[in-house]
Amino acid sequence: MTSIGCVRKQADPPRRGRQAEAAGNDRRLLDAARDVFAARGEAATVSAIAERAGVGIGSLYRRYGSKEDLLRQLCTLAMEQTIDAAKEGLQADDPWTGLVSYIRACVTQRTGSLAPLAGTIVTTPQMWATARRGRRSLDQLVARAHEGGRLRTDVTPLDIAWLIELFGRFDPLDKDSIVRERLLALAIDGLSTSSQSGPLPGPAPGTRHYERRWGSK
Amino acid sequence: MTSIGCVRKQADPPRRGRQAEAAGNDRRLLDAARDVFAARGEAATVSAIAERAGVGIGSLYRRYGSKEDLLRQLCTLAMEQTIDAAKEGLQADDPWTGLVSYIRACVTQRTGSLAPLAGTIVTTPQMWATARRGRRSLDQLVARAHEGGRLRTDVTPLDIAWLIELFGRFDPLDKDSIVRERLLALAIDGLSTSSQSGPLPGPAPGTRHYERRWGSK
DNA sequence: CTCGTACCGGAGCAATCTACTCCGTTATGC
DNA sequence: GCATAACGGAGTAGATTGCTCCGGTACGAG
Repeated sequence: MTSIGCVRKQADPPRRGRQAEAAGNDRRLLDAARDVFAARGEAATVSAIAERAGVGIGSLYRRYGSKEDLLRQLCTLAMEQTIDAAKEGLQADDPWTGLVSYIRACVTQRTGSLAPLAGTIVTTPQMWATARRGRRSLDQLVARAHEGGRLRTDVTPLDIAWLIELFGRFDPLDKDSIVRERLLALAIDGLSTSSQSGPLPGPAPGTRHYERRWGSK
Repeated sequence: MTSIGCVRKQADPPRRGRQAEAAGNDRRLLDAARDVFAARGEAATVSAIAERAGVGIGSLYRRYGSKEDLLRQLCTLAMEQTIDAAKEGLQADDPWTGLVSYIRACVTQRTGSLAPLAGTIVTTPQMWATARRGRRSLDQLVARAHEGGRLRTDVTPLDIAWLIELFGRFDPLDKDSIVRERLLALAIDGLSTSSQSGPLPGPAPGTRHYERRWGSK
């Protein structure tokens, strides 16, 4: 089975022997870490991560100085993946298709699954900058989709971000969950103008709603 | 502020003095427990529950023999609320309206928020029976909605159940989150035939998908 | 007013769990 | 065959947690 939500695209130069094992371990470690953090939240333990990766605890600590270190790395990676997905989406001919492929990519990679934990780590200025970049590309993507006319006018970038985060929490250890795919298809159809049965409730949430979770502590 | 997702409808006979305090404590305890369990999952602690309820740990243990006991009680209550909501939905004139009000009620009360923890407790036969009753009334509700014609034909009761569970995981400590309302409105619009842009992916999930989480251990 | 009592809060404890260190082992590359 | 780099995981100190137990507090009957 291919790793659906694999954290790194590819090990750049394929090496041999012990070094290959090391590179492989590194990737499996990140994959496993994201799975376990997403599934167990605060209750995630390093031993569970190592076990899921099929790696000794020692190998984990040779790469990451601490549990928090690992989580920080994971968050950064997730944000970068988000940005990549947005870039790809912006290159699509059709704005709506671009937005949908962005959402699909983020959900598949479970980019949002770490958000609930983000408040528990110290955030570096670099991470803030990356987060801002991510928000900006999402804004573009949504603006373009609005111009295209197929996206409900009352949907904001924040709605999209939360949607992705919501699906990130879905059944994290059951990768090939068909249920997630079905619900996602439902939600995406709901984003389209054709389904609009009434305006979305409430005032659109402010930026504060989004940044709160990456801030403080 | 009124407790939106309050666990019990009402204290039946309003008493006075110490007994009133006891009854109030009991309700606040259940509310707090659900909030904390939903928000922290496995990492929920009894002290956090007691603190959120504004109650001493002693008072908690006078009512429930153990943490697991409390959780079991909570699950049962949630299932009963689900059944109540279904009954109400079935009484609505319009099948679609009935289904929507069921979904709204379940999401508001966060009926599904405990599902991820359900696998960690021993399930009594009574709980199984209640769960079955709940599934049956949901089946009815969905069948009626299908006949009504406004619900997408490819949506199954299980899709609805998972949808509710998904939204139960949403931002559990931020009760009046407007974001949740917006996404829910989106998802509900997606359930309607008018939005159907294509069939839902994959084979419809079997019952096994649903019962798995309430089973074993 | 006074006393019995029912309920309260939370300090403290034993047991468990967890992040992390350290070292003996393995096998690769020269 | 040797130096070395990566490995796995037992062990440890410390933090955490579920739960017990008891001294206090205020209600309400007499």
